[in-house]
Parts: sequence; C-alpha cells; structure tokens
Amino acid sequence: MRAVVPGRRVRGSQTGRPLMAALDLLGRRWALRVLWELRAGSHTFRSLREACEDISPAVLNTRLRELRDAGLIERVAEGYALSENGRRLGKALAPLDAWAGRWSHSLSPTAD
Amino acid sequence: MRAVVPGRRVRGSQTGRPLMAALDLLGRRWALRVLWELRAGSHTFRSLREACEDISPAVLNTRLRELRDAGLIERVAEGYALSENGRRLGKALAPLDAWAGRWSHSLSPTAD
DNA sequence: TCGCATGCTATGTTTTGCATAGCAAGCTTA
DNA sequence: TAAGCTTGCTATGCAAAACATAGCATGCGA
Repeated sequence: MRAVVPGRRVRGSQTGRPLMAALDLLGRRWALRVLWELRAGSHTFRSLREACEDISPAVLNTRLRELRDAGLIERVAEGYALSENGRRLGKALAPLDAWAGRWSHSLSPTAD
Repeated sequence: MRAVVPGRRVRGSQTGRPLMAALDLLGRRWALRVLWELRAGSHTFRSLREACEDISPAVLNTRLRELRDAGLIERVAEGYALSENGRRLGKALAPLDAWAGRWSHSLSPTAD
C-alpha cells in the first residue's frame, strides 16, 4: 500500500501536485464515503462498516490506514474520527453535497 | 456499465441519495481528474489522454460515457467539454483544490 | 493517395475490491 | 474462572476494474 501525501509521486500523476495527490487518495473506492460518514462524529470499525453498506473489512482497513497516513483521520478512544485536516476537508466537500442536490433536481425533479 | 444518476440505486448505496450517487460516480478512477482537466476548456480524446498521464483508452472511454450519461460532459466539435452541470460541479470542487494546497502545506511545508 | 490526427476497440495481464470466515484481545457477567 | 459479548482486524479464494499495448476505421489536408 502506497501512502498518499502531497509531494510524493502518486498514481495518475508524475507531478506530485497536491490536488492530484488528493484526487488519487479520494478517488479510491469508499474513501470519500468513509470521510463523509465520519463528518457527523466518530465511529467504531464496525459501525463504520455498517454505515458504509457493509464494506469489506479488508478494504475498510486499507482505506483507514491510507487516510491515517494522509493525516485525515485518527484513532480515538471510540474508534476513528476526523483529524483537524479531515474536518477541513469535510468542509471543503460541503459544496459537493449542495451540488449533488441540484444535479439530482436538474436530471429528475421527482427523484429526491 | 451502469449509468449513474441520482434516484437510481448505485454502487455502495441502497438509498439512491444524490450525494451517494455523486460519490459513486466521482469515486471511479480518473473521473474527478477528467472533470478537472476539462475545467480549463475542451479536449480531444487524445489530448485528454495526455493530460491524464496516458490513461488507458478503454478506461477513458468508459469514464467519458459515464460522465456523458450523467450529464456532466458533452461532445462538442473540438472533442469533449463540460456541460452546464459539469461546470457547476467544477465550481463545487474548487474548495477541494484550495484545501489540497493547505493540506500539502500542513504535512510538508516544503513540498509545494 | 499518402500521411496524419481522430475516436475508439480488442486482448491479455495485473491490481483492486468483494464475500465470507474466523481469530486474538479486552471487557463483563455469572 | 469461564462463558459470552464487542472490538479491531487478518486470511482466503473469487470477481470486477483497470492496466499496457496494439491496432483499426474514418475523415482530413496536401
């Protein structure tokens, strides 16, 4: 497992540019979702699995290590929680949530 | 290839919630990157490949179809370009770019 | 009609993710 | 002290996604 941090060469990028590192990390399956689920508060490994539609534990564990290596989440007494950087990322993703709602509406106004 | 639109059940979600549909679509490899590269203007299939570090044409083609089905990009005379929805998504992702820069700085201030 | 760019498709391999089972450690209750 | 929980996680075998590379058909200008 390659750690993903800006400044290090990442999958899909020879440049190491921060955004590309972020897109690499967040583009991995379940990564965005895990962060999203932690926005509201900490989760244990198992409650996180449930929140993520019973994601395979192997994948969850891999993502958790990657996100920890990237400094976005951290272990706490109750399991896992967003770090300061992770919370900032959560806020940076808020417009995405807003966009998704409008996107949904523009495609099928009855779908919500 | 399953089309990803909100209101339809998607990978990793039994709910069809718009955000989950978005995370599904955008969480697929290269999807965010392709959108990002189109932010600055249209690309031909081949120039898009180059911009994306020579992504495999099969994957690029798959992503292009998915993004077209989702109404985020469209064919134009010069190849591919963001649709109105796609441009809005581009704007919604801007905070992510800003965050990536700060993230990078917080991890390794010399890395930029 | 030659060369070149375009948008792809095909094929075989590697990587990633999945489903399921289960284990070791630390409770807590009896 | 031992049975029964929850916790975090590993193991294994299989399926799907992505990869690298080659190449094809079309349209264009020279």
